[in-house]
Amino acid sequence: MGQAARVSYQSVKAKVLQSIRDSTWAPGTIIPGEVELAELFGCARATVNRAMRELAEEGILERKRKAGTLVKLSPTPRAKFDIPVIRDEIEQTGGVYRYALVKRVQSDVPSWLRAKLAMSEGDQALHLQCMHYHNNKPYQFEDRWINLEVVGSAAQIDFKDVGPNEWLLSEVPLTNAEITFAASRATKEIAEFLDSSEGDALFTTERITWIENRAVTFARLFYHLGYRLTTRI
Amino acid sequence: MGQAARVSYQSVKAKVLQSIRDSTWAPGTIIPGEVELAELFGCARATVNRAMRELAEEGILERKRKAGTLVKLSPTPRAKFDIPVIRDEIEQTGGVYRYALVKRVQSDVPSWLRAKLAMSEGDQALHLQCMHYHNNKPYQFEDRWINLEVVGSAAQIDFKDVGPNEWLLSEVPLTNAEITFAASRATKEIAEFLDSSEGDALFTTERITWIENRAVTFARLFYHLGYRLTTRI
DNA sequence: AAGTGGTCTAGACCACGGC
DNA sequence: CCGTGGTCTAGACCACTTA
Repeated sequence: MGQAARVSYQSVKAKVLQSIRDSTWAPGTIIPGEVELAELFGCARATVNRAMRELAEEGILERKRKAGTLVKLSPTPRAKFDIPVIRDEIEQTGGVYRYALVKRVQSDVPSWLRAKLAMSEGDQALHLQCMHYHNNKPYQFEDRWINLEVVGSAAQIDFKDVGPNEWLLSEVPLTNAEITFAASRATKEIAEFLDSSEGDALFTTERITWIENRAVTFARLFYHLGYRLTTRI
Repeated sequence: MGQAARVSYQSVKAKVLQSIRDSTWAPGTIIPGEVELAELFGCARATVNRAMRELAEEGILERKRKAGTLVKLSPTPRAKFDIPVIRDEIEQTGGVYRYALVKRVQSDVPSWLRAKLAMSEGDQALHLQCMHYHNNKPYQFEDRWINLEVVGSAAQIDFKDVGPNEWLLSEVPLTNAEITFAASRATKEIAEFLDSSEGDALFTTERITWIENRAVTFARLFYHLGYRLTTRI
């Protein structure tokens, strides 16, 4: 056939977005079904399907079987953040990364952590504190607990040269995680490590990592004063 | 045919993940091509393709034409946050939402904002300050500027009943945005609005919204003390 | 019960990018 | 050059949901 430049799912997405913008399909509208759209755009249903599936994933559309596809009333911005390994984050900007171990203590798991990680009384945990530097300026203070009942091999590592996050990544790949963003005031100790002042507002993240329903580690990361996390959507 | 329960892309994903977990395909490994995998799993190439495409999107794999598909060395956790309209965020948890306008002033755009939003000298802007309450407790203080050169109709709205974010969503749908997360210390004024103390560490987000390369609005959102943003990946 | 999205297949052509 | 992923098609069956 003449092969009139086959219709791509990208162009279908664009056309649908355009129709929403120019109010052909206002928010709340139920738009035509896939078969009809395929005919309208002159492409296969699979092509329409991929376009619509992605738009739904992006929070623009809402799809239900039988009911059809509708334009969301308040399209939910969906921010995506890549949470890179800190070494990569620094080296990708051309900076020099340096790591230092501050503290390393093995002990019974404290009760507050026992609850958080679903551990049992008497279970062993490894408590680490580390500093990460960017061009020799303080970048992040890391306060981490590792569940030795799950990754007992950590007890044999001194963590003097390699950070616990990097080590864990290679040891226990493909974990699930719960990430929390918050703000906290610098304690005197943390302020000293971060060349900051006691009481400064620090951007803070917490992360609990699981492998198949077993908690691997809990980390609190305190960023240097003025750190900002930015993304485009 | 016997229809031996067709192989789903979900199961292909699961099998690939399993092979990574048990080190059949260690990080850094180049895994077999799509045709070979399709044969291995007993399904069509399109099925393998969808599975692999999603795994790549999730940051587990890295794909390149000709080179093939490899298991990432440090799988990048990719956190996704839904940034809902604040009313929805509160009402979905069963809370009662209340909005109040604090300030509304139209003026020339200040120079710091002119640079940020790529506006011109003498352009008009609308400066709004608002409070959002959850069960009548302070939830968020909003400090927003609207570019009247782009959405001039905002000049006619009093924003006494409907918040600027909700109004903008209906007026200018499908915008792009740049979102920033940070921590900041409460000023005396903001602390009073949020029932907090001067100097408290507040979780803060900033957002610049664009429509086709024209800045629509800039907002700084200060959350009440103790607010945390959490997600699972 | 029936309509709509969800998915799978088999085959084809395309385009990027190592070699 | 040519292998690998990227995409499109036409057709089919399935499964969830609402009427």
